[in-house]
Amino acid sequence: MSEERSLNFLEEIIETDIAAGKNDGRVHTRFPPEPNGYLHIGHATSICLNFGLATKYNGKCNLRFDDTNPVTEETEYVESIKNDIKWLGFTWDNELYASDYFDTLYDFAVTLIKKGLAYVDDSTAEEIAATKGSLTTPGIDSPCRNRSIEENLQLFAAMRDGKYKDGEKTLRAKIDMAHPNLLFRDPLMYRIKHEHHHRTGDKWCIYPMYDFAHGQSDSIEEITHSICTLEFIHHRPLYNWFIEQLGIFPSQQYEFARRNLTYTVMSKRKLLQLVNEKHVSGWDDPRMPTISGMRRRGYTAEALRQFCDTIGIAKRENIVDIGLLEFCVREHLNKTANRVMAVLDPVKLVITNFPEGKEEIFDIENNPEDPNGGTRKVPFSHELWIEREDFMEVAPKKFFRLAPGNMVRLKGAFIVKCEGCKKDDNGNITEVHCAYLPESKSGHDTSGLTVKGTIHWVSVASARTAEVRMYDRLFRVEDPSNEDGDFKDYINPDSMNVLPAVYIEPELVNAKPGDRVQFMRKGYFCVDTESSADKLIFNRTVTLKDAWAKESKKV
RNA sequence: AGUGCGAUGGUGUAACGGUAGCAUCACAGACUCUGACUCUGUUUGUCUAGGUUCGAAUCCUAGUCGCACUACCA
Repeated sequence: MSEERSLNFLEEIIETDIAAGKNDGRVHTRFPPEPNGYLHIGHATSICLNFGLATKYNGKCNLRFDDTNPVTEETEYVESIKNDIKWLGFTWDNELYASDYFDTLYDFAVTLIKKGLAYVDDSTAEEIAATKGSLTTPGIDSPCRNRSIEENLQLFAAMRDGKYKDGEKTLRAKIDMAHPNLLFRDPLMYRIKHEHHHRTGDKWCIYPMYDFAHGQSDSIEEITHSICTLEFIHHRPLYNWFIEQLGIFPSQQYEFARRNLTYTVMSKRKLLQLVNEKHVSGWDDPRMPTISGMRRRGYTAEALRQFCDTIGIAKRENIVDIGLLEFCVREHLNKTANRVMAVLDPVKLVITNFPEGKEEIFDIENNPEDPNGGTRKVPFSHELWIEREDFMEVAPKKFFRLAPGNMVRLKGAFIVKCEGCKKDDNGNITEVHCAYLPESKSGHDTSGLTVKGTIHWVSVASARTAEVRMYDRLFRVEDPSNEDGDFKDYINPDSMNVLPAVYIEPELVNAKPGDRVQFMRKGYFCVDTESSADKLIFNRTVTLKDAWAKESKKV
């Protein structure tokens, strides 16, 4: 196998480990989401990494829900997460939950108490915070720190048995209140929460902290390479400490830098705010950077995977240009989406020399990028809708579209020559008039003419209508979290522009939710999940690159 | 301030002591029945200062800058 592409730092580590025979050459990863929100594009990186590494090295990848906090976690999120992973194209080897290990974790805690390495503390949350010390000053020992093992055992059992109220007691590891790593200053292992858990119900009223569950969960599953984001780097020595004191399987953690995207926010807290405060319609609003939002918008799983692969993985801070994601989306859709014609901002085009009442049907190619894409029937008649922007009464030199005296090709039909236009009393153009050249018929062109421009059109008589939602970036600044004030102040007021009645080809009436098409010269669009036969709704996935838009802005 | 991590074109990522490459973006041109796609070309980069070496993005030293960590969240 030739390595034309260089390895990322995780692949290098894994290949070194395999070569050294570590873990008998076994590779086992895991994707460990907390079910307290929907997955976003940042998670996609982690998913592609963990599942991708397992596949590449003939290993396994578990899906494990880190569900140690019953107050924020819900089954709805579990289902959405599983759905998104499957849609992205990955299959987990085992579906597991940290809550599966609550009994084992309890026993682990007892083991540490017996070793004199954990104690029950009566301190309040405020007292614990106050005695924590600071980055430069050591903390202060809790008065409960030197309770006897017997007393700790008894108190911990009483905690489990519901003898205490929330917050009344905690179980803490007995490490070092002066440790430079703040996480070692007697970290909390268990807290009391009289809460119903989405899986264990009311069995427990004490729940392990993430730090006392995550590392051991990896260990229990014999995960060989525990991949996580950079902010957990300080936790690694603590996980290793627990693993060592417990004498259990030594999973190794490796950290990478989370991916940030321009013109959006990624933290679950902020996304939840957007949802709760109705700035968007929900977690799957097409403007959201969630997997479900992007799916609804029309992004493909292939494009997302390609994007994750393209941006790679490293340990440095980053903010990826969203244009790169859009490129990956266009690249895939260009190959796969059928072309159709839709007129978003219509003006009537009258073909003066084409008989009224006559209809001619053209077979037009569905996708020039796909030789097996087939054709579709498109009716042509005396009156057509075209884009208002495709006609100019007074046009600049480089305008290749309709202007008096200019010729253009009507896509898949005839070349027409513009004769002028009609206006209403206010000077608004109401009709554009053209004559068609019968000998220029598409596929049978004997006119010998070549024209610079080709425009799209829809026959007035047979046009159908659809609602089209034109989406743009959710924020108007590159890094909303890094601006002064609230990030919501930077929401783009034009992030969604609804066109209630766009003219579309009759062929499109059969489009089903999830179908993706290219509206020729306008962009890629996806049939929305709310769409129905009575009311078709399209979401704009992404625009096409538009060289004319740039050109026309020049002087 | 303590600890840890990091610094390569506008953005993302390679180069593991030996020609700073790839993708995107931008720009120019070719092609085009989508001003799309495709193709060709061009501009732009090793945080700073020393040192080691025939040779340094890479190794060493010092500094600068950025990020993370002081939740009974994960």
